[in-house]
Amino acid sequence: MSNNQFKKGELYSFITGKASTAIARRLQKKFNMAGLNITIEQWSVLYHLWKREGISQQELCNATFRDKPSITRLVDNLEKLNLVKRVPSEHDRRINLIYLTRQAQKLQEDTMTVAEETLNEALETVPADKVDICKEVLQIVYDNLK
Amino acid sequence: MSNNQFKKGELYSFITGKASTAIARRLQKKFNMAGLNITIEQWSVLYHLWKREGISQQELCNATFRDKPSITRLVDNLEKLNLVKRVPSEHDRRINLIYLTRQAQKLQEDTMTVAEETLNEALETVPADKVDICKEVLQIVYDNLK
DNA sequence: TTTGAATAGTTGCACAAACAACTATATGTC
DNA sequence: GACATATAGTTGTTTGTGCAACTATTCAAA
Repeated sequence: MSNNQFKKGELYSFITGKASTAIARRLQKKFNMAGLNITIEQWSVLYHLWKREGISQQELCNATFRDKPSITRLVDNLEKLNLVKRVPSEHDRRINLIYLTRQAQKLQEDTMTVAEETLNEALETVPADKVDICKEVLQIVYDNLK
Repeated sequence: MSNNQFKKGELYSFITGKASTAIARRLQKKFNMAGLNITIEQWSVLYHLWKREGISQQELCNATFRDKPSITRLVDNLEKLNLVKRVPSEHDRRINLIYLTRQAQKLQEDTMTVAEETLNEALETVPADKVDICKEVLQIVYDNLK
């Protein structure tokens, strides 16, 4: 049985990710207004390093769904900003382990607060049970396609 | 009452748009495999021109949620690919009206089929009523932030 | 009718993504 | 140990995005 739930007119915003684009733009604006001088993409890398630092670039690729060149350049820029440091692994000289600087550690609390604020603004007036269903659907979509 | 539905661990994929990124990547791959040599972003512009051509770049900005420079360059590239044509408006010489070439008209059916296919793959196993709720939530998110 | 503000579009710059081609290191097999 | 293969990371190219600054045209008010 085909799952043909999308009439043509509705397909556009799903594919283009209108909602997540709007969230990202709002978050970026809030970062800028708060004087937090990082991009959303840089933040998304730091996000995983705050959970666990000293992981390899490849692990960052997996965590952030980005390819290796993207992570190379994000780490390049984060290094220029003095937020992370590449440390060659002792066991495997192919690997860089990525560590946070003290400056990056200080960013965590502020940026997380702004991120939560942004999501609360985004989800204002949406009942919690619908948010749950939405998250569930998006997770399935991701699993179906990955 | 705060709408604090997001625990920290869940905030990431919402902001980064994991699902819509996955959809866009899958669609791009399918375009490539079908020999349809356009990007998703170019397709999103053509999408609106197929609905109504002869609109201005500014109208394309509004329709696609992009800023003017982005549309300028997308139209540049679509013109290089011989898919659209800028025609200066007779009434207002500031305005370019964008028209489809015959080549672009031929692309419509194929790309729309692939797009619908992609969404059906993405939503396989998702019950229709949950998809509806998800769309509803994403629309509210967009409205809350725009 | 002139002047100032608004609008449409372009250009430059920094950042990011996707792909292909590349280097260096590690691993597994003969 | 030597060689093929896999893995980690880098670099180049094209495309797209967001912002600021710019040109050209239109419009409205004095």
